[in-house]
Amino acid sequence: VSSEPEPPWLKSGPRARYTRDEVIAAALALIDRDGPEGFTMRALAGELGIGVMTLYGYVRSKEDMVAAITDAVFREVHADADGEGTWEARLRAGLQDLHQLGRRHPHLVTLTLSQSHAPPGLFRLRERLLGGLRDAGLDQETSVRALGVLLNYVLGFSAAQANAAPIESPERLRELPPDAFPHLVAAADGYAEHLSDESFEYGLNLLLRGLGTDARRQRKVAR
Amino acid sequence: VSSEPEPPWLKSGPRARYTRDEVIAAALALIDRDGPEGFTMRALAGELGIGVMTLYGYVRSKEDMVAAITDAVFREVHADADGEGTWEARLRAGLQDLHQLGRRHPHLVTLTLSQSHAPPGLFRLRERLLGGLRDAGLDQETSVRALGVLLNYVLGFSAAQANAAPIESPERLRELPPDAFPHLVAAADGYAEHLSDESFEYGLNLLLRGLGTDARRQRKVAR
DNA sequence: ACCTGAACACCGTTCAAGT
DNA sequence: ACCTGAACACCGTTCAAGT
Repeated sequence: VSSEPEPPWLKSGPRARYTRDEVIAAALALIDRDGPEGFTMRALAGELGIGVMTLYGYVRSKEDMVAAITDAVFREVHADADGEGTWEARLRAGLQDLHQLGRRHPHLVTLTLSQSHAPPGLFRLRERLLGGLRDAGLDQETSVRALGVLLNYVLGFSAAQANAAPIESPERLRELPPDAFPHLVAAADGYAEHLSDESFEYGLNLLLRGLGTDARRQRKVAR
Repeated sequence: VSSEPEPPWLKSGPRARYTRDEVIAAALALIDRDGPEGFTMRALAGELGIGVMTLYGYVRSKEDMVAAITDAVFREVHADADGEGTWEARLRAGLQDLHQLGRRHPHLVTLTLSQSHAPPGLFRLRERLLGGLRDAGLDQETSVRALGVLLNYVLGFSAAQANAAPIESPERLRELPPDAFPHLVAAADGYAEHLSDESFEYGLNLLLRGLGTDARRQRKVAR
């Protein structure tokens, strides 16, 4: 209505503005670099060259930010390639992808496991896995259970790998009294293997093999 | 040498003194009741009726205290009963015990998974599990891998159960677009099952069954 | 010797002010 | 409109003082 001069801040020039995605990406980089204890609203603001409170224009709270980060990461999981391969190959591919994601962002897995809300970014993977299980011939209840088993196995193993102390294994095990801990002492040298990627694969194979057996059995009954 | 009068504070009467174990027990109770975010040095001191700084007479740091708590809890795991039962029954008993412990102290599992040093309290269980796997006939490398698989499965599943949002499942799943998420929408009603104790048992059965098969195979080769 | 308040260096976040 | 410093209510922990 009035032709008052516009307030001067409307043409305030190119401030350091970011998109929400850029802020989330910077936050993820900070977590990857400095870990959970280094991930601070103040540190992130410093990294971006903005005031701390500016972050609250992109995000309601720190908890909200962590949720956004985990969601963004899990959305990366390669969950397509629907038709090709056996159901077992498809399940394995999806779960290996999730595991690799955990290895690439180890600190994030830890944060995820202490969150109460499962990230929606995992829904695509969940759908795909559930589809694979149903295709295999498992009934719905068994499929849902198997889905929980598989996801929790992968996330649990990834979390354990993420937080494994670098040194840990041989020294402490060899100091144990050999008569009370004969097997651990004997296995001390190769004990770090229990958190290796090969161990992860071994467990995954056990699970998939067992699911295959159950699926065959259920198909026979249904026939 | 000298018979000076003793300083008065030597007979200062019954102050509120605790043993280290009592402090640890109180800390565990606080975590169980109020969760990780309620577990504060100040809160614990208040609960015990002592000054905050008095806690640092029992413990070097809060991290040290958390380590002591998890260690005390995991030491509870029923890891004896060596000889009796098949190797499979013994493995199952030990792992179910660990799972139950996680269910009883859900907040603690979360804290444990974000610790870098595996609690020494788990050594007894590790020894027992490793012994069971060797008895089954698995070679040492496979046994170590299987140990990692089993422990990480149990801890991972327990952590997931501990942090599962109370409501979560059916509503959010039913809101998904049915053409992109047909299986999840169809399974919405029973979806909470994926974190049930029955799912845990199912996964445990899959793993133990697979280990049994591998053990039989390795025994045959060794013969 | 054992306990502890004050103080310090951090947090996340509210609130009002700056442009 | 968008940004932000000051301030608040918390942390864990150091340090010196209390008995």
